[in-house]
Amino acid sequence: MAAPPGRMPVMADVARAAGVSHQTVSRVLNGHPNVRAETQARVLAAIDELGYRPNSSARALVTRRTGVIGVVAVDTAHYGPARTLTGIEHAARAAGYYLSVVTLTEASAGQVREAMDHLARQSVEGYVVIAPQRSVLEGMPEWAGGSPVVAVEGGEARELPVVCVDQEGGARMAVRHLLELGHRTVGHIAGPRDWLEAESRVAGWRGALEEAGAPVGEPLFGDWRPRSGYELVRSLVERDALPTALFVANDQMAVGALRALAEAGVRVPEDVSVVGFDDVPEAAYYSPPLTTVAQDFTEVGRRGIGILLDLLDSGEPAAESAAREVVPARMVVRASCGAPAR
Amino acid sequence: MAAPPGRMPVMADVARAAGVSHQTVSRVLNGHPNVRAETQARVLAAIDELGYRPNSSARALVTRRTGVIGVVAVDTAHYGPARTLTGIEHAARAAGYYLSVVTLTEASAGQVREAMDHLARQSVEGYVVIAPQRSVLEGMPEWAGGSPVVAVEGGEARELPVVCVDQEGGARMAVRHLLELGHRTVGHIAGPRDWLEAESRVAGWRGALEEAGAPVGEPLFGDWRPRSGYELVRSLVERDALPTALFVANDQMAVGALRALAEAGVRVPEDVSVVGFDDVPEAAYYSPPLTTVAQDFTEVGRRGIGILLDLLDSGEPAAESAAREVVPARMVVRASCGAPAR
DNA sequence: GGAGACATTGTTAGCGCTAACATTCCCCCC
DNA sequence: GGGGGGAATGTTAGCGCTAACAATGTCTCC
Repeated sequence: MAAPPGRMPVMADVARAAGVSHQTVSRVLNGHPNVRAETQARVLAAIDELGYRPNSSARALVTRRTGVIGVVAVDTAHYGPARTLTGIEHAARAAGYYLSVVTLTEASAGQVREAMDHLARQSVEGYVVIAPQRSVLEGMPEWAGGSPVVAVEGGEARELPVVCVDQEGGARMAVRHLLELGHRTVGHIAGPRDWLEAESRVAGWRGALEEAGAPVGEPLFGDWRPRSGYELVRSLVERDALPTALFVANDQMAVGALRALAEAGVRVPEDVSVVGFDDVPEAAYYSPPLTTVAQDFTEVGRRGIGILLDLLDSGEPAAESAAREVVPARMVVRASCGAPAR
Repeated sequence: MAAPPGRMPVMADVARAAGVSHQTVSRVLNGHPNVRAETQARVLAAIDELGYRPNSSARALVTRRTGVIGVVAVDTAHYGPARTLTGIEHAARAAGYYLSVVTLTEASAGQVREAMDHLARQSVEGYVVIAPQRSVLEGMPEWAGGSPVVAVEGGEARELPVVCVDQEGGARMAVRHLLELGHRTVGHIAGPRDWLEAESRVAGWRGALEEAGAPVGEPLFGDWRPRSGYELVRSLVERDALPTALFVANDQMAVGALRALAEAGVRVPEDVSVVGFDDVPEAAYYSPPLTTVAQDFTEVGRRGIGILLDLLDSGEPAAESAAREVVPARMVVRASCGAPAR
């Protein structure tokens, strides 16, 4: 009746302790109807007493469901992906799923493929890929081997269900805000070329300018890091090509931009207005506090899991449905923008 | 010989295709010696042709090893934990392990316990806990149910193997740096009271001051967020209690502090010197660029997995060994510090 | 040429669980 | 009072894999 010698208790031990068959224990564990309340209580007491834990491998073997979702995350050291991961994790856990995470140092197709391979060996039931690069999304459905895949922050990939923030809308809001303040046009420090988010932000910037009949210059492409924002703005200053307003594709590059402007003796917002993107927690405390576009990363993660679970439940073989959910962006106005000098 | 109808191929299908027994297939898969090269080639060809993948649940059921490591992470949205997670993930994957991650919104004992429970249901082989709070570490070994646990960034927990950055040493370096510049003493904006890292940084700060015979004031306790740095420094300014040098326990609060100083018309570094902690990527581009203490989070993650794998290999039942590894911190000098005004 | 050693392969028996079917028991109603 | 029906439980047969042992074949050396 006590704990068995040495080894962990198994279902049969519980059954013996409770004086029932192992199948009845299984029924209690899985919440089947047609178990007498008194029997159930006895089984639960035995489980508790022995400290029994069901063996997940044995269950997975027979049910053919591991309850594990694979997550491929590009660079969780950045604010956005890290928050998205948190959203995904909470939603998955709330639904009773486990999360197996692979992080990539570099968003190459090869690394993504290898990551998905790794996850496949663990028999994940589906994938969530935080993969904001075009090149990464292309081979995706094929690598998943028929399991459902949801891309998160993946722009408008056609073959895949996708959840993303309305990057283009957010960029439009930012640029409109600057135009409304009276700026003749707005320069753009963009993210890297291959990134879908960067592309959408460029499109929003361009769209808002064209809509207003404002001149559209060439965007400058950075790499998301503060250093590139710094260097690109420095080059603008040196070429004497600084516009009165700058839309920078993320807050990190915006910090670099602010720094370059400060070093050049350019005042923000008196001489140049700056808008960022992301609304990192520090943004309110930069010098000056940064006007930016906030994204609800947690919501993005939650919806990604929502779509994936729907796909798993419906037994949809792959990306047939191609759901696409767009989470709105939100403008956060702070002190880094003003009317242009006369 | 072709793929079996409908279902995924299993080992027996491969065996049939290759004209061997399923056991020989198993031997090839597990790299056993004593398989003829020609046989191995035939098996591999069959595996490839059928697109066979071993079933991880079946293997785990018989080997009693899932190959999964559970990670409990507190707030991966912060820079440090996110980077540490990346380090852990890479090290684990390189060793052939899978990572199951749970993130907590709040570092309460209850949440940690629940997280470890969740992971236990998945039969993880061991745990890595990124848990920098004292309260969280106390019940840990018990919750792990005999599986090995390694605490990462967990200060000097006694009952647990631990990997951490030399917080105290880092803090000492920061304070010494300021004293060497000629400051009579150094004020401290600390992290939350319950956090071990915060405690160690306070200890380092206090130690360096006492060593130099400098007066030791009361540290002010923030919550790691920019806002608290801002408000605490504002309160110092209002009480006219601003020292000539400030050691702020993390870069985020330091940004808030810089902002408060700027608003009060206090120049950095001319009037007040500031040192942060973490060396976030933006630190070099703050106004002014922030002198800070860098931590090698990736290395911390790697060593955490290293210890855990040793524990798993040695079959050590629990935290008997109580290894403790300390990763040195590194001072990064930028423009936010200078000699005090006469 | 035969004994022994060793390399190579096959056979069998579970790992701990759930699904499917079988059995028992009890109650109700004609 | 017997038969039908459903609730409650038990029995059996795998899920796909590896470990242990058994059975070959092959080589060496005296």
